[in-house]
Amino acid sequence: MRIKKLNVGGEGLNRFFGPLEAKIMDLLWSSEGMSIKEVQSILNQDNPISINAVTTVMNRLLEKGHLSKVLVGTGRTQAARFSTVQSKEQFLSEQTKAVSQGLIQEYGSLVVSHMIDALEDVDQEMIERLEHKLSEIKKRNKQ
Amino acid sequence: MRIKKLNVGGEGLNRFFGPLEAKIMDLLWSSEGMSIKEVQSILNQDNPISINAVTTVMNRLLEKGHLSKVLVGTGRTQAARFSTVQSKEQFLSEQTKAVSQGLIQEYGSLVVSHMIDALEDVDQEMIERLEHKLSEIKKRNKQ
DNA sequence: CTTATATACTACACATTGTAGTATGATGAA
DNA sequence: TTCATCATACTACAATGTGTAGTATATAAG
Repeated sequence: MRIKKLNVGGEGLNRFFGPLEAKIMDLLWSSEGMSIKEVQSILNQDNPISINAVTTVMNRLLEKGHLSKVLVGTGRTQAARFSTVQSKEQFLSEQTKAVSQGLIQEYGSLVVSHMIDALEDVDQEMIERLEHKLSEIKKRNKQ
Repeated sequence: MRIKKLNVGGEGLNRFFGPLEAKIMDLLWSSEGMSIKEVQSILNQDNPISINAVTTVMNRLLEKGHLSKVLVGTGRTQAARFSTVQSKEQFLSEQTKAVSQGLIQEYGSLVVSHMIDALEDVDQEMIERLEHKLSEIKKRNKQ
């Protein structure tokens, strides 16, 4: 359930998935489970996409552990419901944690200084947590 | 000169390059320029590696703009010197900036909170810069 | 029993990276 | 002068990840 590669220039889920994978994950995160056909129907409204392309990519997401599947019925009435395994929030939290902690552990001050430059839009609660953390660190450093 | 994909689980330069690319970049960052043969000779001490493998990968790093080349002599006395285009510090700064700013802009508080959890080992100067930045932000928020 | 439908399996295209075979071009020895 | 040698380049192929599509399978409906 860990992404191996981060698309540095990507936007949103495209940081963590290929473009089709990202669209599919986003659809499934905004529903209670969908069949392959349902996913394809929705995607097809934007750009023509074959049912086979959707099937393959959804099965790959299943193999990688991002989706789960429950079979309902058989044969032509079969309508397997694919669902996400994690909430989008959990997923993003795990992935961003893996990336940001990796960078800070390895590049510490360098990454912090980049963070500082980007800190403008962080909310008040985060600022207070940062201050609290800083005072803890200062206290420890004085000892 | 921007890396497209970040290897999330990688260590050091392996975050930004393939394993052979990383070894080559690191060699060239610790020298004033080397020929293909010199690079191959050093790498070959650890693991057997063909001169052709090294040549191809060095030329790819050249195409991508990570290395530059100066021809010296011709024919069998030719010994093109490959050098890095940026210092290792510049490179790491650019790459980590691209990654951390991208994440903070998109996931703001979430990423900051992960970073707070990893903040232990940051040096005193960074802590003071962080505090200064925080007080600026608080001032602005009060207006 | 034939057909239509949902899904799976297989295959291929493209990009990235590691690897190696062959080609090129010039020098220096015969 | 010719040819072997050396540094390098060009080409090609394997493995992986992702997008796409053709064909196969299983079964319900008629």
